[in-house]
Amino acid sequence: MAAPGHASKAVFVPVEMRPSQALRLWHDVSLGLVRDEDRDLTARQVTILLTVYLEPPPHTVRGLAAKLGVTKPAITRALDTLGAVKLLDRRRDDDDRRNVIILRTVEGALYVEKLGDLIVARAKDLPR
Amino acid sequence: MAAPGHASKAVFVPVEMRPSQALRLWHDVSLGLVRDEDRDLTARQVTILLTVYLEPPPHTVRGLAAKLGVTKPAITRALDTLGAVKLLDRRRDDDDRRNVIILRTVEGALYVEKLGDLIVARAKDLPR
DNA sequence: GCCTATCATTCCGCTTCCGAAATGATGGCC
DNA sequence: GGCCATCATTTCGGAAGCGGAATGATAGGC
Repeated sequence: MAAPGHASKAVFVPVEMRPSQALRLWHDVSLGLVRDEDRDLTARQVTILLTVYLEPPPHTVRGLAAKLGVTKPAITRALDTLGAVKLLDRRRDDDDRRNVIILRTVEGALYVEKLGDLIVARAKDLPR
Repeated sequence: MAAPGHASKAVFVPVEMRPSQALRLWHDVSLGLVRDEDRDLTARQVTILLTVYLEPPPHTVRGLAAKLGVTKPAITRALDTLGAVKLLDRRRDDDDRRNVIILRTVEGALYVEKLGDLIVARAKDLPR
């Protein structure tokens, strides 16, 4: 059986799914997030979080605002929230002190890792 | 099970992905949602919406509250919002008039379908 | 040194969401 | 019919998000 789960060999699998599977996956993961967290992140917050953890640094408020298509205050507020729960950190850029560099944290990395595992697990359980 | 995708002979479509792909997918879809909608749905709202469209009726406030692990007022409020944008509707249950049955709408079905297509498209574009 | 452009943040009024408690309507049992 | 259980909703005070405008800090051209 070619169930490659943790298999040591790299599994190059094209990720294909039917719309019904996609929706079921989105539902199952969203439900997991809603259920196990008191306070859940907004779509913006999760997008910012994943951007910072998936794309190469440096990340700035301005860059994120442009990417998400929202205003800079919206980014600042989201960073306030994400910073308060330690999922992200930020620091002045020493090269250009007008900039603020958004930084990853250990807690944030763990959260993102957990989310990735959750999605993978739910994807695995999808009906074919 | 005629999987109506493009893949003619893809009967077995195991949805497997690596955590990095899963996170990239979640990011890409979230970004799409953040970018193209002024007003975006909360995790609760999207979970309710998908539950109603994916799982067999009837759906009640109480049932949804239990499933999501939140209070009934939270469900009522989410239904107010989703109803205002026509993604869901609700009606008194004539058999037991204490109950409220949550109903699908044409607009909601279109929205859900669009979401499914978005996820599938983003999944297809994932790096392998 | 000034002036202006460019950062991020704070302020403003407004809307939305939250949980808990109170309310209103209905059903079921005796 | 009376009483209690069970629905969903409304109310309440508080927290958080929003866009737009104003503010403060820094950089760079001159």
